[in-house]
Amino acid sequence: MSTPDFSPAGVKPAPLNEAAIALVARRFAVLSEPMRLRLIHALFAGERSVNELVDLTGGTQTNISRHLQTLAQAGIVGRRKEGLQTIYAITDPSIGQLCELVCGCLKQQLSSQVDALAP
Amino acid sequence: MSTPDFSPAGVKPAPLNEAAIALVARRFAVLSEPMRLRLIHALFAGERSVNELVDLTGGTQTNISRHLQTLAQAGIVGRRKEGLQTIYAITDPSIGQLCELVCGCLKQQLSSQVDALAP
DNA sequence: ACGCTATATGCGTATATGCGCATCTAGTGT
DNA sequence: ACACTAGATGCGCATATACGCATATAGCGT
Repeated sequence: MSTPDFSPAGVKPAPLNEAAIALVARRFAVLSEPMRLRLIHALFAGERSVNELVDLTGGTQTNISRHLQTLAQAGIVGRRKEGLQTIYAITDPSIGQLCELVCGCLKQQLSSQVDALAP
Repeated sequence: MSTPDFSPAGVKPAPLNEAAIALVARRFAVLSEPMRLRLIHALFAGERSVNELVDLTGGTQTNISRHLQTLAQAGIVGRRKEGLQTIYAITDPSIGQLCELVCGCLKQQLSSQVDALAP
């Protein structure tokens, strides 16, 4: 019984080395900030400049810019200079599925908690 | 242009309120620790006692116990007392899909980086 | 009751990271 | 050249959290 495999029903993922774990953890960490999720959400409606994102999310320019750096480094968004502006856009299409998946299972967990409270 | 919707191709998720954002962020945060990912990975092979998980992951008892608390509070794992031992098991089946999804897109990103280095 | 084992937890420390202020850089128009 | 705007970044602060040590709790056997 040495190093068991991921997935509940024989889906055969990678053999779980340290590097892979670190990468996955990092990816989740990038998605674990509310402001970054707001940015991702805003960008799903289409590409946006930094200033537009500042307005849409209500954050400060500094903060938004830094979060966008983080998202870009993670390969989740891409940037394009256009004159004075920097336009950001989602580049990783799987992000949508990720959020869907999480939202779905959260909804399910919450509703079963509701059921537990009102049986 | 007020509060755009998630998902790139009309998948209609929740309207993105603050509470939802916080919950999703929290879920990702729970998954952003390498040791917790190792625990999840180990648990996919079947339920395990704390001591077994300590052996499998190489962590300390204190640390493993605390991470298991975190995972349990997040509803990702469940626990069952069996005599002296506490047996933990995955309860959220979507976790597997999540990790698959992340691994998949990371693999893709990495391979395109490889292509960029060796065109 | 006593000791042993398995887990959980209070406390302190080290590190990471989000945030804002001020400032820097770069492109644009006068 | 100068001023203006959009964005990025150095620095410092505040907070969160992972980790370990020691200890508490709880079930089991003698």
